[in-house]
Amino acid sequence: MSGDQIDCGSRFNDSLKHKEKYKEKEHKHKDHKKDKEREKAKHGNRDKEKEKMKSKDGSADKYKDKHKEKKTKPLDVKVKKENGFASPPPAVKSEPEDTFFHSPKLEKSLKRERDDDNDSDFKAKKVKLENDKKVKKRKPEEEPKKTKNKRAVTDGKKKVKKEPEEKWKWWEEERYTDGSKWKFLEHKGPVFAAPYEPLPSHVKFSYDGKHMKLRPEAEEVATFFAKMLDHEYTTKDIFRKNFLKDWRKEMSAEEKTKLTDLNKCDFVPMSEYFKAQSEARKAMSKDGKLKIKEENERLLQLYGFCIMDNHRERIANFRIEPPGLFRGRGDHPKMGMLKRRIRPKDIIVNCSKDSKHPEPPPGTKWKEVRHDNKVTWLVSWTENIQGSIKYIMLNPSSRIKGEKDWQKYETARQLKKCVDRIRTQYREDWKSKEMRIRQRAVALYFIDKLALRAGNEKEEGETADTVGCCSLRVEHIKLYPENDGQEFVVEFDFLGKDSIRYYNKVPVEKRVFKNLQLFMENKETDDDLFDRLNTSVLNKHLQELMDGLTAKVFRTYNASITLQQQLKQLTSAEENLLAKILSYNRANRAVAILCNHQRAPPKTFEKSMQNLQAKIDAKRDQLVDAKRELKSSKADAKVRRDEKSKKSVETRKKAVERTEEQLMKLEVQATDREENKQIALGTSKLNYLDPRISVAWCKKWTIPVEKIYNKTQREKFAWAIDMAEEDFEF
DNA sequence: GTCCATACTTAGCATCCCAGTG
DNA sequence: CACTGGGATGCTAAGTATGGAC
Repeated sequence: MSGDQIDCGSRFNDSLKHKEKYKEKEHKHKDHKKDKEREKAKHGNRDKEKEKMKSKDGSADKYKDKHKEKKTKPLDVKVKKENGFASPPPAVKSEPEDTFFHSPKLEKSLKRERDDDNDSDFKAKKVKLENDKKVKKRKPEEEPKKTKNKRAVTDGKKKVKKEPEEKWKWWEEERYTDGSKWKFLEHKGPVFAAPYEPLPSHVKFSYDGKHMKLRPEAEEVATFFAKMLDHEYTTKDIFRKNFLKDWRKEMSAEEKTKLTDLNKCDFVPMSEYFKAQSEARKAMSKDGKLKIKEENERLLQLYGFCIMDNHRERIANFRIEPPGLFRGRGDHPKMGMLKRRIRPKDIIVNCSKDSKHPEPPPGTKWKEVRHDNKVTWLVSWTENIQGSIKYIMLNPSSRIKGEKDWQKYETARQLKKCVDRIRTQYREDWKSKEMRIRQRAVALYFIDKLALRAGNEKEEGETADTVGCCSLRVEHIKLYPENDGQEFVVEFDFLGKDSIRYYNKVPVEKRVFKNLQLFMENKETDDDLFDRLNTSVLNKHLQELMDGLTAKVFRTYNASITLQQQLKQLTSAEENLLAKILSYNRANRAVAILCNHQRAPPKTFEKSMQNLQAKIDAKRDQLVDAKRELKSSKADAKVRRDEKSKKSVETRKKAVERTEEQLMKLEVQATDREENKQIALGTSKLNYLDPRISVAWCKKWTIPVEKIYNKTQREKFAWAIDMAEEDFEF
């Protein structure tokens, strides 16, 4: 069962190819809410009858059996045969369940034991949530410092120098259990975007062939457009329309009357000017570059850190987003709109009362200063495109993010313990008398098996038309009673998060198939597939099945368990370091495929692949030469039988070995890169894979963790690197 | 249940930067 | 030593989830 997610279909290879075509397809659906209502009314009585019919068709096929024959298609295709590293692709053969699902004393390896949770950290969270009143103190020695801000600050500053050597192991300390996120918080506030600098007078803008001097407000917005001139989207109707509308808002009455047609605007001189500027920046002297670097470092030291509970912690995004033109992902109805400049009076500052409050720039005021220690953000503002709130928060290496991340994986491990029960349950629910329960059960099956996202409803016309599981519409799936020799095949084709296409053909169990047919009956293509379901209903149900369980936990769980399983299967002891790392990447890749983490093939892909191939060819030739030389040396040595020729044999043998190794290295590199062409590994590595699995794997095979995690990643996963031992089991 | 606000995680792409190469 | 490919980092959009008002 552990590997079933791997199997999910033939999604990848054709997926991106169709991206463009797919975009053209119109999603004309509208009025979903109404549709949902309508559906309900329509099917109200029918459900019960249906149930009778359906309840006969079931067979008692075991979930487990179902998944025995699975293997990864996408990787199959891509594995290179010529090089010596065609270790089998991550074909998933079924393993005895036991290997995975009973976990022998998993927790024992954790060094620290937070008093309150011997069992798991998941429970720790529970405690936190339930006993809101019982304030647990963090480490006692911290307490006094927290209260006096002066001291906290000085302490913090001392830490600046100290901390690099002795890293704070927050994971060895207790956590808050009272729902507060911190006791003391001090920071310097955000860094605002540089003010607009009007263009030099020689850079002309013209309208309808005539020069025209814009006042700075309008000119600034024009420069935003000019800077994007090379992008395809400046040619899109919606983009242009939105842009012009917002641009005109910044114009004087006079400008407004004149400038009515975007097609008559000439942004080219502006665009050229900015290109020249960026060239100039690139060509700058070393000194100049160093100056800039130093200034950046100064800003980072000043604004890039805060003091939270006695520790100096890195802030993730201390710079306020500069104004510009909004470009959403995919077919976004708001593309081209003006993203306003954020001013101090838009800013809410959050810090502790007893801290030194950040100062707004001279002559300005913050919108508000509050002291809310139930949240983790330092600064917030409301963005003008969607009206959503943006935050400045801490870096992933910080305690506050790290604890949460750790807890996320503990929840996923919790799911591991009861996933069998939950699977049995939803399979049972496929037969339910109630439509809403059947829908819930089928949706959950998709979320589990295919690692789909939950699929919250979205406001129509505000964002690109994308969906997740609960928001799938009839038009997003096709049912094939029989397809390519397989029975009950479901074809998924929809745009998910970031308008990334999800395309997959999956055989499902008969009952699921029949249910889908039922759900689709008498519906229009733009009706919701699961009209009786939404994410909050689903999550409420999940919450009852397991504490802390939500739809996304399945993604985390399935991703991590897949990595662990794949690593076990793909890593072979005899292989060298490089090959092991390739195996790791392949395991990682299996997860990325499961989670549909795609990327556009790098622009330079073909070229760089060619270069690499050329290198490989050259190395092959070199190897041939080296071997020939070795041979002749050997022959020579046989005849001469003296020390000198023996030595020469040795040297040449070494040369051959060295060359062989270099060749292998190149070939591995080529394989890895080819397989990675349109797959992004970073997202799963950073967000879905319990780092302790990777750390344990590194320890087991004595692979330096640096080969797997770069510096930033090591900082983020410091807790895992510190605590996971070789025998860690997810 | 629905709607809305809020907070926080997850996501891909653009740009930066630096190590390795010729 | 200059160049450059590609990984690291920055950026910010787009998700998930929850809780409270009605």
